[in-house]
Amino acid sequence: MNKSELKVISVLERVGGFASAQQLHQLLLRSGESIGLTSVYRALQSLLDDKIVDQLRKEDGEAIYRLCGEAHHHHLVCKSCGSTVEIEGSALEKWAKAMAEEHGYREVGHLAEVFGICPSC
Amino acid sequence: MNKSELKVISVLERVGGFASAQQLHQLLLRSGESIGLTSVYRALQSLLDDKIVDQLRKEDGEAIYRLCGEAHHHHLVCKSCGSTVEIEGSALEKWAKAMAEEHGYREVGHLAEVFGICPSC
DNA sequence: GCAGAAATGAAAATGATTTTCATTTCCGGG
DNA sequence: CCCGGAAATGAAAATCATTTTCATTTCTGC
Repeated sequence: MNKSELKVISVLERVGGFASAQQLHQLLLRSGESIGLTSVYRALQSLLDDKIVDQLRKEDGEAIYRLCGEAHHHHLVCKSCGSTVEIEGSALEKWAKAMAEEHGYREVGHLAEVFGICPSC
Repeated sequence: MNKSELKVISVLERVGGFASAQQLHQLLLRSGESIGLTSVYRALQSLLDDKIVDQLRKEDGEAIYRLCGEAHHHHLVCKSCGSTVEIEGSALEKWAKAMAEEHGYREVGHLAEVFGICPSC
């Protein structure tokens, strides 16, 4: 575990949900850390191999990451400024469970994020 | 519906499952059709807008497509064998829309996948 | 047959991600 | 401390799918 990985983990903790490599890099720079984009990618790849982060793809194919084992919740993410709001997901939980049961799936989990443009953008 | 779209539909029918834009282009060329890669992408984009094809992302972020005349839906993915089942998502759509509206978000989209282990695994 | 619209595709641009490579930092043994 | 090699770092170049640009060709309705 090297410096870059620690920095990436700490910013992921701060974010508390999904973020792309580029977003994480920006956030690190903005909070005063000195780190190259290359190192962010390398750290994410390594954390992925170690099963410390989860990777998903947005609809446009960009990869987004989050810490494994984050408390389960969902976000409403602004496509423009990146601000996030935690949202209530019990309806979603029920839906996911119902769909899985209907098809005989076991050990069910799910991932969901809602994207949009926030009122201030 | 133009020529390129017809060609792309016909090769998708032949394939009978998922294929990437690059693969579809190669297949069309190999089967004697004359078509540019640009047109394959354009046709796929247009078919996607018309909900005639369904787009997914491989783990490396490359887009793959297949014919699918159904409405917007989500997938139930087997964590073990990777097989996917399309699931009905109207409950999810409603949830996403409600959450976004509640917070004043515009131009809403969402991302959702349900994971589990399928009956045959 | 003809003008304007739509379609086409080659080449350039884009944007995320990866690779290369030279430099810097770390670390253990002398 | 000091030295040398190993690991880490990051800037710049390379990669690769996808999109855009733009000039050319094909349709269409009149």
